[in-house]
Amino acid sequence: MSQMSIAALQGDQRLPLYQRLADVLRAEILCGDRRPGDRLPSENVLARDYGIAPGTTRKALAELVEDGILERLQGRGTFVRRPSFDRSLFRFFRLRTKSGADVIPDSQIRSRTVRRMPSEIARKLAQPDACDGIRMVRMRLIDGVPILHEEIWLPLTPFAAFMELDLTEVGPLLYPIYDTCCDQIVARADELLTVDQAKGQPARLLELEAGAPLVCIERLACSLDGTPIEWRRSRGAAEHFQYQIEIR
Amino acid sequence: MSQMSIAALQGDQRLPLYQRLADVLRAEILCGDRRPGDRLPSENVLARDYGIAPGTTRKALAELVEDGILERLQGRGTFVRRPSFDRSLFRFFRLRTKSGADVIPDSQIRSRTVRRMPSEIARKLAQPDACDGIRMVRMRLIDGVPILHEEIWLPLTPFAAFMELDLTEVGPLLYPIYDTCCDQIVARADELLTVDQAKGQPARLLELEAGAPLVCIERLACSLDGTPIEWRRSRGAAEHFQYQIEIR
DNA sequence: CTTGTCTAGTTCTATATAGAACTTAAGAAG
DNA sequence: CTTCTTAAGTTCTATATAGAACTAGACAAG
Repeated sequence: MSQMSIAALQGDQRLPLYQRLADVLRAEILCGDRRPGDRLPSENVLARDYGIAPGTTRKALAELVEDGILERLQGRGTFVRRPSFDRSLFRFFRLRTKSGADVIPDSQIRSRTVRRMPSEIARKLAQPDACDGIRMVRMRLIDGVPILHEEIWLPLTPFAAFMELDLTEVGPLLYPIYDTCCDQIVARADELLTVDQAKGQPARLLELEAGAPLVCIERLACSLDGTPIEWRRSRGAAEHFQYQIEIR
Repeated sequence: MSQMSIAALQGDQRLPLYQRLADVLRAEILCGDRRPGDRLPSENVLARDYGIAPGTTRKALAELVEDGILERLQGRGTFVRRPSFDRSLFRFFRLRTKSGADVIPDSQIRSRTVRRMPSEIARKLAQPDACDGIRMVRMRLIDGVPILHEEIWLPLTPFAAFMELDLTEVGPLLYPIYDTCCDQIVARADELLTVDQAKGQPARLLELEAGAPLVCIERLACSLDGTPIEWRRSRGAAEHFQYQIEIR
């Protein structure tokens, strides 16, 4: 009756069982089959379903917890983790004047257009050359003072729905909106920090003289499966910023 | 005969066994009782010695591997990990012109003196106010071109032997020397990156005009047990640098 | 309505055991 | 001397099992 089918674990037979199970579950999560917040079957149920020992399923789940894509709560269950990420990106930024208060700056989207993507940005977003994309210019302010000038590019393919959005309803955090509106979850990012000189539109909007030192942070944000999702370049007056990090 | 004594696991009895064993082993490593490269007893021997099951020792060891202070090699044994760290600090730095080649710049120590420590630095090194310390000024060059100006402070207490060292024998990496000469191992560091303007000695040694944008990186390096060991401030022409990092 | 008790379900800890996979060194065979 | 075999010791995988610790909900008592 309830015997159903024992799902034989696919994949390279040379790999250990727990590894193959972890791969299966990871794939189910990455492809969106299991969504953040979903609850997984208990370790005993998984063991029964796949015909392996409970200790083996336990080891597979532990690996995914270590990866940060699962969360286990004693007595409650095992859940797909919701990557709360926008916060952690601001972990490194600090305003020099303020003490380490976790302030997320206000946001003003100045423009949102579809236009030809510069080839270098298209390349980084893994898009074909000379294709269109969504471009935004956004200012970030604290107490009304412009702090950051951001240029943001999104590929059209998963983000078409973003163009329909009412911008007045967009808060200071974009990544939750990518999730709800376009089903895209930002899981990690690469940042590259350089120092530039102010000029052109950024200098004007930041109310800086041309030639003033400018911190420039290029970020490439990627989804859970590593696909590049968003490219952005943030610039701000150098004297306002510090970038803090722990190395080990 | 070889029964010897079963070492009862100390510590908070409410904590699980594997946790207490992990704490014991971690403490033995942090206090220098077990040195990097040392081999630990096998999981079966540990189990016998502490009177617990092999699976429990295994879980304790796994935690320390996760921490990065142990390394296990199948068929060989379990070893205290040697923190190869100087390399990883340069992981983030890249010269803008060169491609991502892993070049460690040459080193020229310009001065090494014992003098009164500035109070702010003494505070960060957890030293009493108005005490003496070792101060070094070091230039770092690539192809003979000065790239970085470094000011380095060491507390006298563990680093007295460093003053006896022949500077001509000091290579580009200081941390291995701290280890061999003063028994101090750098395990982690906090870095704070800001942008400054060139002036004074750094500007002169870097051959920059006053007011040129300068990247300034303050680093506080700590030993395995978290004690601050070294403070340094590195400055370099902003246009030469980029700082790369992955966030997740 | 509030409080306490019980129960089923979950993860966590701990034990015991067997064999696979790998490393190293010693010794045999050529 | 070189190469192969063997053996001991190690970590790694996998199974099986029992109970502790915790959660959430149902139900009873007050």
